[in-house]
Amino acid sequence: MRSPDQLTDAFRARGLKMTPQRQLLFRLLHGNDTHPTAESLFERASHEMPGISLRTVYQTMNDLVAMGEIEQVSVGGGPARFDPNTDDHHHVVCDTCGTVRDVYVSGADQLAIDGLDGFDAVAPSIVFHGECTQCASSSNPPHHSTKEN
Amino acid sequence: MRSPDQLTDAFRARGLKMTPQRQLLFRLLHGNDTHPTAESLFERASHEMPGISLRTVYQTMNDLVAMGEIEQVSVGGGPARFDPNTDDHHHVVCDTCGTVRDVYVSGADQLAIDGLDGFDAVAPSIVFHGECTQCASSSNPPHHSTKEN
DNA sequence: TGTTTGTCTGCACGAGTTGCAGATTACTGA
DNA sequence: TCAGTAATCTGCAACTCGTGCAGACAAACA
Repeated sequence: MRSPDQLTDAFRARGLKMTPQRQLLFRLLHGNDTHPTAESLFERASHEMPGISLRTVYQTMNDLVAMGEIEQVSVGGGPARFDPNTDDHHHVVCDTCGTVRDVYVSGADQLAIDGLDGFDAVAPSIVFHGECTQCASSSNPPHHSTKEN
Repeated sequence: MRSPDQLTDAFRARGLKMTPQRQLLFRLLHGNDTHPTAESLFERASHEMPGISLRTVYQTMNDLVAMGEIEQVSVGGGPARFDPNTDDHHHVVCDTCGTVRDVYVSGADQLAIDGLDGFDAVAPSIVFHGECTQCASSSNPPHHSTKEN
């Protein structure tokens, strides 16, 4: 994702207006590697700007996704997550607490794949499912806290 | 997934009862490679057994997933899909019509992966996103029909 | 500063799924 | 075969996540 200033220009170039709500969300996303949900962004945004609407968060995320500035990540169930990292990368998920982290995979284009006949323009999206060491080390059943932004 | 008869035994062995609803759903799933949703199974089931409840379909799918007899597939958004194929495999999705097909990938264990530190027992789940040739060949915008069971 | 047009908010709604309670039915043992 | 027990089914309400809509509001621009 580009910097908040660059995004401001990009929005204006598209005929979109710049608002304090959008500026705030740009800042909350920039350099954010926690793969936040709309809800968690809304909580952090509400802290700085009481009264901001969850609807606005969804709206702005949709705009950013449409512009290719962020990616929407689905890791199977639960709310969508947003990722300002638009590099070619993949994700690992802790199935216990929900933490998502970026993963870089090389050699994926050399996989031997059987079953893609009849499909065009195919891009793989890889999600590694496991348990983070924090959850693994806590013997008591973890409280399924979402370790996100 | 095992045969309906074997599943009947497996359910009884767990203290679960065998009902006509479950038998029907076992039959609808057996050998079914269309990755049906609960809703689509419900429709087909209703045809043979009017009055069956969607709630029962969800319940039975959850039981089968918990027993490891079928897998729940998430391809990003939309309703969950159920896959009686429990082989080590992955999926390709047509992002236009929603069709899901099984894909077999070899060499996935030889990928160079950076970012898995701090995670245990990690298993990759690969979803290939693309467009099926049927959708690609129809120039008119396709009607987003769910080509499922 | 006024006008235009996009944006924000709040609410209702929709899809997908689960919780719950009461009626029903499968199993078990006599 | 029959009654008792416990699981199951059904219908509905509720819940989560996300979107549509309308009116108030605010950014951009002349």
